[in-house]
This record gives sequence, structure tokens and C-alpha cells, in this order.
Amino acid sequence: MTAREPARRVTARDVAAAVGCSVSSVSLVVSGKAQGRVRVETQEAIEAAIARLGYRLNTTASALASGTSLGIGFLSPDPTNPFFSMVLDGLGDALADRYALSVLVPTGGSDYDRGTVRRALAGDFAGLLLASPSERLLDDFVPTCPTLLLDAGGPVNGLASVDVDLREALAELAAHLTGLGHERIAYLGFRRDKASVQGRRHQLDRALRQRGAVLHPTTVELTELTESAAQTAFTDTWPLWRGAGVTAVVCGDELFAYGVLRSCRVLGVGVPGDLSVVGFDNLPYSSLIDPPLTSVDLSARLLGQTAGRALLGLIGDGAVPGSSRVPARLVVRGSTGAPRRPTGQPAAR
Amino acid sequence: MTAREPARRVTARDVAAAVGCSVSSVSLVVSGKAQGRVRVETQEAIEAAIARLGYRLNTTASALASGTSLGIGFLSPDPTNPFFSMVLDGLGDALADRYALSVLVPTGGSDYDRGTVRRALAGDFAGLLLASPSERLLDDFVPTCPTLLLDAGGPVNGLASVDVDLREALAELAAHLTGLGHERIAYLGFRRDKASVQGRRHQLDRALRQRGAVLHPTTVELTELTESAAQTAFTDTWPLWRGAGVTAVVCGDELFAYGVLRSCRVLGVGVPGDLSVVGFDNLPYSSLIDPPLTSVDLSARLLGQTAGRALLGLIGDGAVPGSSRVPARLVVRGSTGAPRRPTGQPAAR
DNA sequence: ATGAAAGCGCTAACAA
DNA sequence: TTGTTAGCGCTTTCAT
Repeated sequence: MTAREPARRVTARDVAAAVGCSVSSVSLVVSGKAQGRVRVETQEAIEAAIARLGYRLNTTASALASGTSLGIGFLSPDPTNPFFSMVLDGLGDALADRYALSVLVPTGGSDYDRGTVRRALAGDFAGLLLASPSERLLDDFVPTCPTLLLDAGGPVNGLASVDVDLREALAELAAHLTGLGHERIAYLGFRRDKASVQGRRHQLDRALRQRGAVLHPTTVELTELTESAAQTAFTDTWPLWRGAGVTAVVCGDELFAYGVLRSCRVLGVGVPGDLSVVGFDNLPYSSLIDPPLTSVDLSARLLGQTAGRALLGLIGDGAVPGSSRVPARLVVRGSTGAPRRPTGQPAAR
Repeated sequence: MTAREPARRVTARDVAAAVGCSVSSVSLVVSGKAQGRVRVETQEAIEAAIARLGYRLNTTASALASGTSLGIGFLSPDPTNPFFSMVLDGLGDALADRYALSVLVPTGGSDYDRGTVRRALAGDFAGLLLASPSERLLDDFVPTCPTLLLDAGGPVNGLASVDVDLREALAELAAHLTGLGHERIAYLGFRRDKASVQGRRHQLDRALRQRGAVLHPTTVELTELTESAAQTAFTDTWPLWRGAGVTAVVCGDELFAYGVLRSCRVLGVGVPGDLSVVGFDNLPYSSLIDPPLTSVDLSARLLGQTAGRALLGLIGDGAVPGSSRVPARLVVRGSTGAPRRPTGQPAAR
């Protein structure tokens, strides 16, 4: 009567013993490097034994011996935010079959900080992706593995980055709004020491100026990325903006736009008759709310895919892919239209 | 002139050499087991050297030597779906400080299959979480590490599970609808060989029967989890349902409810006057759409937290926590109300 | 074509 | 309290 051991996992040595070959041969077969180095018959015998014994490569040991890791770390301010979910999805598309995607969830708080990054650095990843990092975080960041920035507003500290190219979309937006007869436009954004976030307002401002419109100097900057914060802020600020002849408001985040729309409903402000509203992200829900939201689509999934490929390059040959840009595009929906009381020329329609 | 080597990573041996102690002591200090086994002065010297040299534990080697893994695998049909994002977030809450959360992205396709699971099993995880698995998948699933099911409709194959308890919420829903005067209610759901999904309709049916209402026999079952599929299906089926006196429709997924609402808008069906609409999930956007959606909140985040703790237990002491249930709760909003033409007693209000 | 052997960096007995 | 030692399972020379 043999004592049943607690199901020891099958190792390459077991396979080798069963076949009557060495572990080296097993290793070669498993890693697909057997071509011309292991006799075909031996290969077949090994493969048969693997199937029969139920052998699975111990990835930990493999990683240690070969000095290569198998994980990619993904850091984002909020895994719950659809934008980052979609980036993650695209990322998985590009590299999930070769690497394990580790999502680092920020420990308490609305954004990830040095502590979270430290945890990530302890993870021995093959590569690291920092999504929408704050500038302050990057200041003293020292990479310990190929690291790529996403939506950081451009390369920082010599780290490659993948970003959204807003130029065309914002030019389109400016043309769209001014074409409808809007001349005074307000901005309600996110207060963050992030170049990517600040860039939105600046680039919009420039695009508008080129078309003779102007961004109202009173820009609301929220510190909390929620719909209700935006609703409150808009309710407070709207009298000022209305008094200044503002007929359109652009929101630096889609959630803010939702809040503004709700506030409009409560205040009885007609959208788009009294006010046109524009968001940033084009979440899947923006076509469902009422009125459907005009939005700048940040191409989150494509962004993730692009980042995945770039990271693959970084890890593979260490070739720094510089920084790539994925174009955003404007999606026009019912929340924008001609202002009811155009200040300049009368609106068509 | 010394040749600059390519920045070899600092190892425990380097630290030991710098301090003049053995690697064992370093290991003990790093793993926090030095209490009473290493002299305090030595500990301090080691810590100083670690900081000075920038030593970081090689988690791969550590895992190999100690035989413990550091990763938790998370499998979900669609990482983009807010429900699973929120589950993941809760999961991270419970165990991100001790484990690395690996998200396995399904390779092409709307749900994860054996191939994805195989990849997961190759990952040498300390634990595995399968969210909303299909039954067919579980049929021949052989766990290789502590595995927990989430939203599987109960334990399967001896695997522990964490589930949503719908009973109370559905009883409330039945009371809510019948109380408003609804007697004929339709169901539009997701076709999946998943107990958790099928259970929704069955339990609702039972709850309604207890209150004298009835689920219309024509149940629409979609195979695609999108808003537009629901819109099309509802547009096709509404004449039939209306003819049968249906005054409320319950949707097995929130996205479906969005599609139904849109269809109603197009068809000119008044919500909730002509038709009350109910969803499942209570996504954050459901309070923003028009009219705001009444929904059964599945407590996704709490579900994730509960699962995280259960998995911790499974990994830790191997104690199978059986299966736990997290109660859902009904959130009533504007999309439900008294039917305009009550078939039975006249509705109040 | 094949296998013996030397690590990868760490942990955990065990000896001192 | 400390150091020595033997692995963990695999990869990778390097002989044969």
C-alpha cells in the first residue's frame, strides 16, 4: 500500500525519465527550439509523454533560468473608468498571448502614486505601462524595466510614450462650433498636473482662436472626476457664463459632460438650443443619453493596441519607438447645434 | 579604465558582501522574518546596504525557491464591461497589496473559452478567479490551483463560488411592478449556457407568480451583448408584446435596457407611461440616461471584494469557504411607473 | 543528436 | 545569532 503523496506537480525531469532522455531535450521541445537539435522520434516521444503525464512548464523556473519575465504591468488611475478598460482591452489584444497582463490597482485614492508604482517595480515585469501618469509622479521615476507612457502628453524623462493626437479633432470641433455660430465657448475640465489633460484646453483654445472664437477666461477646473461634481460646478458657473454670452461648453471629460447635461435639465437650459455641450472620450453611453452627446473620441482601444505593440518593441530589441500618436476624431451628435440667439451672423438651419 | 557592465541587477549576495554577512540574513531581513533570528545591528546594517545599493527582491527567484506564486489570475468575458471592471476593482481592493492581479483578456470572441483558460493555467498563479463562466467551460475544467467561481450561479464541480443573491431584490421588483398595476411582464435576456444568467429569468418568473403576475411566454434571448441588438429585437417583438397586454419589460442586462429605451424613443412608446423598463446591473450611467433606469444592482464591487477575501482563504489555509452570496438590491428610478392603461385595478397616483 | 553540469537568485534546513 | 548547504525547475553552454 503506497502512501499517496499530495500530488506533486509533474516536472521536466519526470518527462525525461519517462521517455528515457535528458531534461535538456525536454526543455528544447517545450520551448520549440528542437528543430534540428532533437531527433524527430525523440521529439514525438517527449510530446507523447508530456500529454500523458500532464506536464506543464513551470513559468517561474523558466523565467528565473532564462532571465526573462513574463508579465506586463499596467497602471491606471482608475480601472473602473471605461477609458482605461478599453485601453487595457486593446493592450491585451496586442500582447496577451505572449505575456500576462498585470493590472495594478491603485491603493485607496483616485490616482496612483509612488506607492503603487513601487509595488509595480517590485513585480519584476518585462515591461510597464503607465497610463495617464501625473507629472509629479514622473519627476523622480526611475525605470527598472522597459517602460512606456500612455496619454502622458508626450515623452517625459526620456520615456517613450503613446498619445492621443488632438489637433485634427480639435480643429474640426472648432470649425463645427464656429460654423454653427458659436463665438464664446467655455471650458470645464479636470485639475491635474498632467500634460495630457492640460493640453486639451490649450489646444482647443488655439484652434478656436484661429477661427475667430474665444475660450471664456473663466475655466472651471474640478479636482474630482465625477458627474455630480460637474453638475454642481456648472450650476454655480452658468449664470456667469450666460451673462458673458457663452453658447457652448466643452468638457474635458465625458463624465463632466454628463453632469452638465443633467444640470441643464434641472435648470431648464435647452440643449442644444440654449447651450451646446461637448465631451471628451466618447464613451459608449454617450450615444444613449439625452440628448446624445457630441464628443471627441480618444480612440482608447486603438491607443491600447498601439501601446502594446510599442511595448513589444521596447522589450524585444530595446529599440525606443520614440513616441507615437493616435488621432482622435470628432463625433457629432445631438448635444450640439446652432445657438438660439446667435451673437454674430444668424445661424443657418 | 573599467568596462561598464550593462548594469547588473543588485542581488542579495551583493548586499551580504557589502555588509559582511550571509545571504540568509539578508533573506530573513527582506522577508521580515528577522525577529529574534538576526542581531538588530546586523539588521540595520543590512537595511542600510539595501537602501544604498538599491536592492530589490527578485520575486521570481523568491517564488521558485519558496514554492509560492504571487499572481492571481482573473478571467472575465469582457474586461470592457463595467460590471467586470468593478468586480476587478473590488478584487484589487482585497488583495492587490499581497498579490499581482493578472487580467486574462479573452483572445478574440465575446467570451472566454478553453484556450484562454489554458493560458491562465499556464500562468502558475496562486489562485484563479473565473467570472461568469459558461457551464460548458466548467464541464471538463480541472483546477491546478485554488480556483473560485464568481457569478456562476452557485458552486459547480466542487469549486467554491461567490454569487449574487437575487431573491430579495426580485421579490422587491415583483412587488414594485405588481404594486404599480403591472400584470403582464416580458423578459429580454442573454442567451448563454450560464446558470447565473438563466437564473435571472427563472427567479423573476417565480417571484412574479407569487404576486399574481406572469412573465409573457415569448422571451427574447439575444446572443450578442450589445445595445443595438436589443434595440432591433425589441422593435421586432414589441407589437406582439403590446398585443398581449404587456406593460413592463425586464432586461437581463443593462445594455439591453439601454437598447429598449432607445427603441421606445424611436417608436414613440412612452416610458413609463406605455411601458416600464427595468435593467440588471445598475451601471453608473443608468442614472443619467433618459428616463433614468430602474435597475437591479448586482453589487459588482462588493462581489469583487468578497471574492478576493474568499480566494485569500482558499489559498491560505485551503479551507473551502463553500459559497457565499452577496445580496442584490433594487434601485427604483423613473423608467418604471404605473401603466397608462392598467388592465387590472386602476393604478394609484 | 544528446546529456552532464553549471547556474539563475532565493529560501529553508541544518550545523556551528 | 550566524553561516553553510542543498535545492526550487528550468535554460544553456559545452563536451561527447
